[in-house]
Order: sequence, then structure tokens, then C-alpha cells
Amino acid sequence: MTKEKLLLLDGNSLAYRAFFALPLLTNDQGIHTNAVYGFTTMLQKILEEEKPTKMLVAFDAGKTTFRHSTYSEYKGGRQKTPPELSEQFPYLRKLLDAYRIKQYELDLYEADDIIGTLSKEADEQKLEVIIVSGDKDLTQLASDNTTVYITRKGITDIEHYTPSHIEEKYGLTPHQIIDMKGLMGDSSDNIPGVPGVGEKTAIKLLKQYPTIEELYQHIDEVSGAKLKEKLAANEEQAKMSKELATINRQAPIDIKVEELNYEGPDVDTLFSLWQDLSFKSLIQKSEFETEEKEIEAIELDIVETITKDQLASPMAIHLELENESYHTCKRFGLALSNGNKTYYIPFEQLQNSPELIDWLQDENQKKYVFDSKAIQSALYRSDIHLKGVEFDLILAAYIVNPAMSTDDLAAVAKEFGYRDVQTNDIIYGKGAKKAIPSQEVIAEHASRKANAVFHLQTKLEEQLKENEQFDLYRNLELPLASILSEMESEGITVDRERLVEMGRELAEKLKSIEEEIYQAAGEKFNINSPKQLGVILFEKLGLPIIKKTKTGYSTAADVLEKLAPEHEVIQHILEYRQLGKLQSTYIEGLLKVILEDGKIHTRYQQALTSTGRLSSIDPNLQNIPVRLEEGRKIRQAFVPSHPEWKLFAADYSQIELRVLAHMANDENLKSAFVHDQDIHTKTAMTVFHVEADEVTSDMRRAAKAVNFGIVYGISDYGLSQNLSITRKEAADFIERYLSSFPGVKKYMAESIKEAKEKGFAATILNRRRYLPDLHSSNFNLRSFAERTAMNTPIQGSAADIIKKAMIDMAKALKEHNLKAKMLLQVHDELIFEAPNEEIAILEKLVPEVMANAIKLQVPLKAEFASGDTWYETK
DNA sequence: AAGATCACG
DNA sequence: ACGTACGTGATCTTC
Repeated sequence: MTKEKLLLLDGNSLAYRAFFALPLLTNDQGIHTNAVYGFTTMLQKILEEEKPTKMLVAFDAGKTTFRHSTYSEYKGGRQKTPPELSEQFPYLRKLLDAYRIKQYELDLYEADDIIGTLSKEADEQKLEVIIVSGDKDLTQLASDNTTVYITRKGITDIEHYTPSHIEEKYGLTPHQIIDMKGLMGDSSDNIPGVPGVGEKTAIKLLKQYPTIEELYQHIDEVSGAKLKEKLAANEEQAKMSKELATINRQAPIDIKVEELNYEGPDVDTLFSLWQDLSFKSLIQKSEFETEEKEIEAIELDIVETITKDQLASPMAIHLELENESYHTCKRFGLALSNGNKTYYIPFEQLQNSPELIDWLQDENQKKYVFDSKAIQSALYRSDIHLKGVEFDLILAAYIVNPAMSTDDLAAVAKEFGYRDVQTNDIIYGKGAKKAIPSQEVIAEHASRKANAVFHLQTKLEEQLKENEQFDLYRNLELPLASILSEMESEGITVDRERLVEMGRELAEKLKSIEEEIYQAAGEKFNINSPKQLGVILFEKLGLPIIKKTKTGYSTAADVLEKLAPEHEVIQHILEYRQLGKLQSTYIEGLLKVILEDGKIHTRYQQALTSTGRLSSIDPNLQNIPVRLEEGRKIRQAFVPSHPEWKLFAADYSQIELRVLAHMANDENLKSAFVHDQDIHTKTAMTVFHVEADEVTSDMRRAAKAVNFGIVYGISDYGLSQNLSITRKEAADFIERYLSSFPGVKKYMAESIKEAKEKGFAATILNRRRYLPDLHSSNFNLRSFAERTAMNTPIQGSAADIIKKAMIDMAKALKEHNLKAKMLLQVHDELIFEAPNEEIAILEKLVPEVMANAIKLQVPLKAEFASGDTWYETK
């Protein structure tokens, strides 16, 4: 049997050390974690190096100890524990529980005394003992069997105090450390000692007289009159100080060395705690070590058909796809799991399994999935209509924390403590190593995913309910996924010839502008290269440098506009940029993604943005040009899918400011919307104290910029940049705005305060965004988080509203038996196509549904237009 | 793979 | 004093 090794840790001391050694880290919910993190890394290191068989962490019990009856000023004058540290102690306790390490504390005694008592007992039993602390006092406990580890700078750098090390360092025995302390005192514990005697003098004296008692017996022999005088005057104090510094090795503890066996951590609990604390590096490191071996075998049947008797409700399903482009990619096969057993059926066979298809299409057969939108869309391509999705892991995880920046099932599962599933990167490889593995490998991978989904359903739903977000998840996001799938699958028709023709024209214009630029520059260069352009403009032509980027001169549009009067080439460059953008992103880009049906099928990312908005990719149909006429013409290529049909567009008017009026409960702002006034003009009237007919276009423009600023979480600098005014003027402006709209002013302050208290900003439908940086000591990070705390409820609530409108809209189209289809969403705008004869119906129905999506304190208003192309819906 | 730029709400 | 407006995606160049 290996020799017993007992590890005794001074919990309080190490937590303090870790806290002050590390910067203030927080987890994604804003709880400080640096002390727990430091403690953990130190613990991991010691466990690995020492491999103890017994362990205990001792804590100080409370404020009063038996030492206070000797000396009431003991530990007096100490700064009280910072709240950022106090809040970490419960997590430290949980951490130790997860490691299954015993913890102990005792009324009236300090951690030292518990350690002293246990180490004495262990020492007598000839156990090897290691004591770990940040407090050098503990070195008095060193012996032949006991080594005391004291953390130096940081927390993982450790000095080992054996009796011989102490001898070498101080020329004293461990026990004399107490006498040393008695003479020199300890300011941190407020132990007085003998004033004027420091470490050097104390050591010198103790080399001559081994203890304080013997020193005083021979006080007359001490050399140096001054020193002798000081010692004589403070005899009582020195003896008391010694008493205070002496660790009590007979504390009345009711725990025995035999009870301290350490058998390693409860891995699952530990991992899930690390998840909660966002200890990503620790998780990764230890997974790296366990990844290969610990993944459990699964029960899997690869089958050619699936019949009713193999199906149940609920079951988790996963359709394994070649890649993320589910509208076009290869579909490998479907895995089904009831939590224990899994089936995998290749996609070709699935298409010939009528009982399985019936089951998939049966609303009453409940399915749990990861990314229902992808599966529904991919099945729809084969005319299979997925119904009965009861749980969607990607949406649930996104609602629990939208900051989770991954769409990989395994990565999401890991976040919630489930690890028997691998990432796509591991199975398929990434970059150059990418390859399609065998069917067996794919089948197992898909089956593990289905298992993961099945196992995580309860946990996620519990968490959603706990956060009061279940309704948002179940009645908004989940039904929306299905509607988005229908919109994506429907797609929008594009007039390919129109795009090609526009491309031809653009190419000609670009060619001639390009030549003019080369002429002006006197040489050929790559106009698309900011680096090369910078050299031409700022070195060759000697134009003034207005702004720099990290890597060189800025040639961004706002800079070039300021340079325009300086040189005629600037205008050409701006035009080249503008047209080049249209050509590459919109003409060539869109032509590339028109499918055989003549349509473009974007994909909405429903679990991506931190505010709750959607995003659109492959292609992005949420940023089709509109502001400039040349670009806007791109919209002429977006057309209805049938002759005698039209496109119909409806957009919310000022939805974000209406949301603000509602949330801030600002009377002035509310009244503007109740009376349906032009909000920017109204703002100008209020801020400039003028009548409606006195508002100039500049005043309105300024008011509009301030309104934007308010929505974004205003800063004087941002506004000054936007309006090209000084910062001071911008600051005055904001001040005037806020005193005109006192409700808004109050809202801004309250949003930050509330987010700070709760740890997150929330929307009308209780969507959350965690903002740990509100507590950051970094000005930039904190300011950013503060602006986010103001902006997220506004932008996010607007997103909630339009999502709700989309659900209501889909229902209304069905109920009215309309042929009209909802095709696109652009944040505050919905685009439909419909037969001509339905347009009049939509003109009534759509604005009504949109306006009634969610009841606010102010009316919601939607404006609409229809036309033969998207361009004409204005 | 990162940075700059520019398209949208 | 600190250095910024909020949220996205695609393309191009450069490293």
C-alpha cells in the first residue's frame, strides 16, 4: 500500500491570495470568479503533483476567536472582505464539494488551529503531511513529516518550508517562528510584538536565546542599551504576542484524520460547476485528456426501414446533413433516439419508409430536435412536412444564453454538461482535412446527437422555466422556427436577366472610372486595396491624413468625403467603391445563389444575435441596397413568383422609439406617438423650444441624430461624430434632450442600474442578455456594457414584437385562406407576395396584425406598399 | 484568419 | 483621463 499523504489547505488564506493575485474575472452571468478560479488552478496543480490520499480544507469560522479574549484588538483595523470576494465563498464551497474534499470550520477557532490540530494528529501517526497556505505563520507547523507550502507571488508559485529550509532561511527551528512573531509582531493580524524590533533583530536574539521566555530570563545580558530598554518595557506585550501567534494544536475538533480520505472529484458535478463559472480553459484542458477514452458506447441499429412499432412519442431525431446549407446539401440520414436505443436510417431509405414519414408528419407524435428549422427545411425538399416538434435544443440554449456563440450541437451540449457526443469538426475534420467518413461513423455521430438532444430536454426546459423564459421559447421562438422554414423554402424569385443586364452596365462604368483614377494617380494600382490606395493618396498626392487605422491610413468613405474638395480623384474613388460594391456583392453575389427554381433561399439565423434579432445569410437579404438610388435598383430584380402577382411590403414606423416611449413611460414621447406626430420634428420642437413651422431641416436632422443616439445608448462623442459638431455641443444637446424627456433620462439610468443588479438586460418578452462587463474596471468595456444595457431592451423588444407579428401573420394568412406568402423579414419590415386580387386584403390585414402584435402604451403603426418588384414597394 | 470597408435596420 | 454610437453579413486584400 502506498504511504498515506494528508493535504491540509487554509481555505481563507488561499482564497484571499487568489483574489488579489488575479484580475477580477466574471462568468457570463456577472459573478466574480477570480478567487475560485485561482483556487482551482492551484488545487489542480497540487492534486496532480502530490496525489494526496487524504484532504481537508479549513476555514475561519467567524469574526470572533478565542484569541480575542486574550487581546481584543486581534486582527483589528483589517479591511473588511471586499464583496467581490465574499460572493465567491459559496462557489468555493461548491467547488470543494464537487472535488469531494472535506471542509471544516469551528466556532471561535481559525483555520490555522484546525490545521495545527489535524497535522499534529497525523504527524503522530507518521503520515506525510502537506499544509498549503498563503500565511507564513503556518511554517511553525513544519516537522520531519510535515512540509508547509506557502504561496509566493501569484498562487501557483509555491515555496516549500521544511525544518531544514527554515533553518537555512532564518537559522531558526519551526517552533521558533512563534517567538520570532512574538518579538516582531504582525501588522496584518494587528499583533503588536516589541516596537522597534523587526525580523533581523528578532532572529539575532533568538539565535542567542531560543525562546522569548529564555530571552527575558537573561534580559540583562542583551547587548545594546536601547534594545534592552525596548525589550524590558514590552515584556508582557511580547509574551502576549507570542501567545497570539501560537497555533492551537488541541482545538476541540470533532473530525478525525481517518475521515479525510480523498477519492477524487465527482467529474460530472465538477464539470457542470466549471460550466457555470465559465472556466473554459480548465474544461478544455481536462477534456483533452479524457476525450478519447471516456466517451461511452451507444446502442445503435443501422436499419433500412422503420416501422410503427419502433417509433414512440416523444423521440429525439437528428437529420445528419453534409453541411449547414440545408436548402441544397446532401442529406445523409436520420437518427432516432428514445434516450437509450437509437436507430439510423440512410436518407434514401427514409424516403421509402411510409410509416416513418407518417410519423414525422404527425403533429401528435412529439419530436425533440436540435435546429428544427434546418430539419424541417431539408425534409421539405422531399415533400416531407415535419410536424410535432416539441423541443428544439438550439433555441432553448439560445434563450437561456444568447451569448453562446456556437451552432455545433456537441459544443452546445457540452455547455450544459453533456459530453457523449462529438463536434462536427472532429467527425468531418476542418480546413484541408475535411472529408466524408464512412456511413457507420456518420450513423454513430448522428445517433449520439439524437441522444444528446433527448437527454438535455428536461434540463433546458427546467432552466427556461426557472428564468421565466419558457413562454418566450415555447410560444415565440419555437413556432417561429417553423414559419421561418416555410419562408426560406418558399424563397423569393429573382429576375436573373435584369441582374445580368445591370452587371453589364456596371462593368462599363467601372471600367471608365478605373481609367480616370489611374490617369489622376499617374499609375495603375489596386483601387480595392486600402493599403495601395493610402500610398497613392497620402504619399504620392500628399493629401492630409484625417484618420488612421490599426494598420495604416484610413480610406473609409467618411474620410474620403472630407478629402473630396482637395482632389478630383476622390470623387471617382468614392464612386468606384460604391459601384464595385454593387457589382461584387449584389450582382455577382446574388447571381451565384439563384437556385434552379429561379429563386433565392436565404437562411435566417435564429439563434445568433445577442439582442434577439434574426440575421440572414447565404445570401444576406437583410442588407439589399435602398439608401442610394443606384443601389436601390437592385431591388428591381426581386419579383413575384407568378405573373399577375405582386410584392407587398409593410414596415413598422419608428418601432424602436415607440418601444422606448413605452418602456421609459415618458409622457412627452408617448403623447407624440399617441397623436401620430412626426417624431423627429416633435423632438426638434421640444429640444429647441420652437413651434412646428419653425423647425428647420437642420434642426430636424439634428433631432433625428439624437433620437438614434438615444436608442443606441447615447454618448456625446458618438453624436458629435455623427453631426460633425464638437463634443461639447453634442453634450449640451443630449442634456437638453434628456431634460425635455425626463422619462427617457430616468429610463437610461434605471436600465443600467437594473442590469447591474440582475446581471442582465431584458426585453418585453423576457429575453435576456447577460452583461458581466457592467462591473468591469476597464472604462471601455464598462461603457460599452452600459450602452448595451440601454440599447438591448429597445432593439430586443422590437425584435420580440415583429417575431410575434410574424406568428400572428402566418396564422391570419391561413385562416383567411390566402394564397399570399410571407417571404422576407428585414428587422422592422415584412415582405410578401400575393395574387393581385389579394393585395387589397393584405393592405387591411397586414398593418392590423402588425399593429396588434403586442400591446404597448403607445400605438404601433405599420406602413405598406405594393408593386411589381421590390423596388416599387416604397 | 484578420482587418478594412460598406451594405442594411 | 479613458475612446465610442446599437445590431448584423459579404467581399476583398493582406498576412
